[in-house]
Amino acid sequence: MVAVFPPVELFKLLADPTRFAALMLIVNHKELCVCELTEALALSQPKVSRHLALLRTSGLLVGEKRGQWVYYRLQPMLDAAANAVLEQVAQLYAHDLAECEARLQVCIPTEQAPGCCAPRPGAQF
Amino acid sequence: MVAVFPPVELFKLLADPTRFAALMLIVNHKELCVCELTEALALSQPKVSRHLALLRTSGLLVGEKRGQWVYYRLQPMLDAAANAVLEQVAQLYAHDLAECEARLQVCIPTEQAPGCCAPRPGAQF
DNA sequence: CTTGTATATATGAAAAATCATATATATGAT
DNA sequence: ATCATATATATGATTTTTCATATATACAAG
Repeated sequence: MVAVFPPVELFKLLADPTRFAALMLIVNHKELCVCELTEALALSQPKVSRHLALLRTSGLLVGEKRGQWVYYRLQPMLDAAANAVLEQVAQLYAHDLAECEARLQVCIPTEQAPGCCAPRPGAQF
Repeated sequence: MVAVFPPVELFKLLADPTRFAALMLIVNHKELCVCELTEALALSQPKVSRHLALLRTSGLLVGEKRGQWVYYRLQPMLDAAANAVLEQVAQLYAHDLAECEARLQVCIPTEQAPGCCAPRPGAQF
């Protein structure tokens, strides 16, 4: 019941700046929707969507549709070795993601403010 | 005085089976010559040489010529994060390298027998 | 309810860039 | 000359990116 991820395949997925950053953000935040990732990475929506689709079809991420949004998180059955690598990498390179995290903060919904992706009744922007 | 290796560049280098195996063997054995790696990986010499050249020009390995042979080892100034990743990966995936390690054992010089790459006066094989 | 509009995400197609491999050849040491 | 290693060239394969569009959902007005 474990999704064993061959190391070279894992590194191929980590070997692109978009996928690396998206993965690190997801490891740190458990789950994020496409719209939050697009904001955090400051990249075009199709670009982010394509890389997420690759991570999903490779079996590293799973996507779950909830209402308008698709939330991506790590494959829950991921093997221990792959998990350990992702955890360590996220810790070692946390400071590389400061800008993305800052953009993400503006975007994540809180008690005070709805996130950039939240339903905004009647909003034009 | 530290060679900082951007994570995505490190993963690009790890994202190929030849380079992954060569790197793991070098991490485990401190240094190996091209001829030992060619034996251990059971691949053509130009293929191994080309990948080692890439690892060297990327700054992850250094090569030192000693007599007829070129020995490759990790860049001694490599930053702590890259070192930690390589160490952890080598441990987590050690069992994937069993076959390569077995071929390498036949090849490494000992007190009893010269390695496959050792100078063999007058030998034809 | 229906219609119109906006939003979130995905995808087909085409172009551009990158990567891996094989073959052949070159260099330099013994 | 022989051995160990490196490199050049050509080629095929894979990847990445962009653009335009498609699908599906949500919401508000009538």
